[in-house]
Amino acid sequence: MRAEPEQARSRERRQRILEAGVAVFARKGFRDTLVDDIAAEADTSKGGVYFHFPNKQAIFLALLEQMGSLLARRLEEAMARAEGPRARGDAALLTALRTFSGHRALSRLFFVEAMGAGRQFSAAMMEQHSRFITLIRHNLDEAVTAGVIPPLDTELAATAWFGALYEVTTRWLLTGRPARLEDAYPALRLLLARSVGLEESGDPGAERGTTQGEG
Amino acid sequence: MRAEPEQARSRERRQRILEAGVAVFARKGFRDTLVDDIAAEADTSKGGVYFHFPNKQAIFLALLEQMGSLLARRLEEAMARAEGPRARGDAALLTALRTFSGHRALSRLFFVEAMGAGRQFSAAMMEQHSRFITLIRHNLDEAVTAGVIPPLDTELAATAWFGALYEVTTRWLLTGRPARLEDAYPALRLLLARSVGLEESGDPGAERGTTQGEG
Amino acid sequence: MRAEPEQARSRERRQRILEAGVAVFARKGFRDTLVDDIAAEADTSKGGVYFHFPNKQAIFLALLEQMGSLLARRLEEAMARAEGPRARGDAALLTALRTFSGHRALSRLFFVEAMGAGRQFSAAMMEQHSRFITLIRHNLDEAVTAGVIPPLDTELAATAWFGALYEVTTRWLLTGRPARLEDAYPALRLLLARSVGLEESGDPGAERGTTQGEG
Amino acid sequence: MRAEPEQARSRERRQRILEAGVAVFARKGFRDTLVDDIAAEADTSKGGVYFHFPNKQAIFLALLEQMGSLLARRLEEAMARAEGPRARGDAALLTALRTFSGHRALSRLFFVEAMGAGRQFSAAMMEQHSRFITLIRHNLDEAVTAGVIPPLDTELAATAWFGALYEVTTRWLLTGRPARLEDAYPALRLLLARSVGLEESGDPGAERGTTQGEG
DNA sequence: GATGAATGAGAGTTCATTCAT
DNA sequence: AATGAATGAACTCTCATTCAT
Repeated sequence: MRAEPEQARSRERRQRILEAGVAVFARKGFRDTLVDDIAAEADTSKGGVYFHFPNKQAIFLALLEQMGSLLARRLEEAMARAEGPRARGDAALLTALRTFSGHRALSRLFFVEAMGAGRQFSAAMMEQHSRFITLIRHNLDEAVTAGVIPPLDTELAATAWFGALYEVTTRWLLTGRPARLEDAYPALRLLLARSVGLEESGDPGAERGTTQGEG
Repeated sequence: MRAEPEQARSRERRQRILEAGVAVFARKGFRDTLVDDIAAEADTSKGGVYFHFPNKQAIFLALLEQMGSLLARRLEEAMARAEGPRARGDAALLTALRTFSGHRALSRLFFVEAMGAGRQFSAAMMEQHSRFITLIRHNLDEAVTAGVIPPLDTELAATAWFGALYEVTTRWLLTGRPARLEDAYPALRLLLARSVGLEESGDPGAERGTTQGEG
Repeated sequence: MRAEPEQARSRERRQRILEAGVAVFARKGFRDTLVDDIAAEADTSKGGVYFHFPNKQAIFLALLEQMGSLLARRLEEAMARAEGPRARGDAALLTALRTFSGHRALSRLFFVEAMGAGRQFSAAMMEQHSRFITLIRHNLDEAVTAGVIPPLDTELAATAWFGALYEVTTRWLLTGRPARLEDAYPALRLLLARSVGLEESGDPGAERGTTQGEG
Repeated sequence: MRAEPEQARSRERRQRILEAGVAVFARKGFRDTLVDDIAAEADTSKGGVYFHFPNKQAIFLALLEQMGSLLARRLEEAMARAEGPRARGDAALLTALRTFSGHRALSRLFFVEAMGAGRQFSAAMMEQHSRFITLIRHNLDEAVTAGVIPPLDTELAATAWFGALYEVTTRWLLTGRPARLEDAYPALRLLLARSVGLEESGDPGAERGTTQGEG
């Protein structure tokens, strides 16, 4: 009997706690966030939180994973719609910027809080970084194979690209510049493209989110 | 009238505490480090630590500042020896990689622990980042003025460069790759140079630490 | 819906902590009392104490207030039963002596510990003193109005009366003399009465702990 | 050789520390006063303080004793100049009020800080109280013997008198009323006199500090 | 499922006292 | 005599986690 609705309610509550987690962690940081804060923000009690998560860390980790998955999903979608390594790269960059821009609090966890929240998170974060660095690398490898760009140390390049994106996003989060993160797209695109030996080409309108062949 | 030696002893002890701080913070992270740990590592007592520093945070901040100053000093020296924007850039990059490489523990604080150690440190860290981003930017501005590279958004480029360097260094710290951080120099140099529109030129051997303009 | 019992249990525990507070504060004094001592005496944990009170001081203050209220309540009752300023004064004095006598530990806080427990308590204590000085003063004012005693500086008289009572009680607490505080009643009554120009009269027997004027 | 001047300098320094003690203890209370505070106020160092006093408590105790002795000396002088128990009593009361009034900070220690500064001081304070209560009692005994006042429980009366004086002085210290403590003299004198059965008499001018026969 | 009272192992910080110089 | 660096025992308060109801 009504097992389904029960489960649904449970999932709902769990989600509410996660959302509360984003809000509070982004506001106070991991260490300064009390489980009570999360409980209050989620309109439940401390015990309620512990029913859904084994501990505070698990909430944070779930959030990191959530952000990672969200980004990965969007990137896949965007890249699937694009043709050719260059268009895929453009699409990915723009999608990433837009995703961070649209989830500022979650991004803050991902970029600012995660790293130093404790020894335990370094590993989890490096995994997330690796996930995207690998994605970038694969695309670069394809581009090399396709002859679009000259051969190069794609692991290093991917790492550097990710770092560039990371720092630009962190700056935006902490200093508010540029006002809209997406505004960094054209210059960043040019920078990254050139760095791997790609000559300029007409830019695929950032406004439409579409991309087109690399010419 | 032996006020001097007294002061010297005091400064010495202060320094010993700072060195202990690097070691312990790098090993355990900021939050997991007990003041007692630092005291033990410095062969003194908790009270001794508190005689020289008002609190744990102050030790960390002093270390951050120390790392920033060390790096700044080295960069200035290296850049002063080089001629032309390109050579200066090469010298700076190599010097940075070598400095991090030679102060792994201190770098760990700077790169890994600092950011998430608490809201209070974000500001201090952003200041350090800004310090070097500004340095990079000035050099890029000069390069543009000198006509060495085409005009571009130097603020964004500087941020991206710093980010690239940051991520590469963080990877090295956390994964141990590349084995020697300096090994990343040639590929990173090429990447960064290209990104701002600089064409290749013979690389000044990293081993000799010399560089020269491309004419 | 058994919110009530929950609350009852909570209130009960709170009360147990207060009672433990009286015992330990009286035994060790405010500063020398550890929150752990109170917790142990109340058969709970340090955290338990902090769940019910924000800090050690709050426990002490609650106790002071409790003592003040207890005394005020008893005085009101006793005075309501008496007729005429003189009888009310007698009743109040006797009630006060008996209350202190019957709550030795609590009185110790009130008389001995409170004042020097810290700058923060001086204010709270002066308020309690004022409370009773005002009570005395009102009664004296009434007595003057009723023509029972000649006009006089009732504020000073009330202060002096309170002081006399205070010192007598403190002596009893610290030296154990007189053996029963109530034994001081007849002499103290006579002293205070005369001090404001009241001629002796037969004593209304304190429940018949009786005494009578020497006249 | 110059042993004398050495000793003089030492005594001087000791005195400076005591004066610093009065100032700081009165300002912050015993527990909240740091030995460093006293050292700073006395323009010396922590070690300097410990050269002259074995510990913090000893400074406080010395101060208490100093106040007690000062008061005792003055009372003796004033009482020696007066003739008859009544005049002696008047002289003593006025002298006490004037002494407290003229040494407000020291009085604060004596009246406010001493009692609750810790279990250790209760004894010392009770001794000081006893000293004066005994003095009062002797005078009352003489007055009884001389037939000036009717027989009464002089121990209790002395205690009550002291308490009255204590509370009046404490009020003045903490609330600033009356503006000049000496202003309480006439009313207090009348009150105390009457309390032991003394009929009014012309008041000995408080202004001259002299007193005259009891009439 | 939910609640919130209870737990208790710390953690940072303070400061009287000591002592080498 | 004096200094001020060093010591280390205490102490208050915190908070993730548990658990009876």
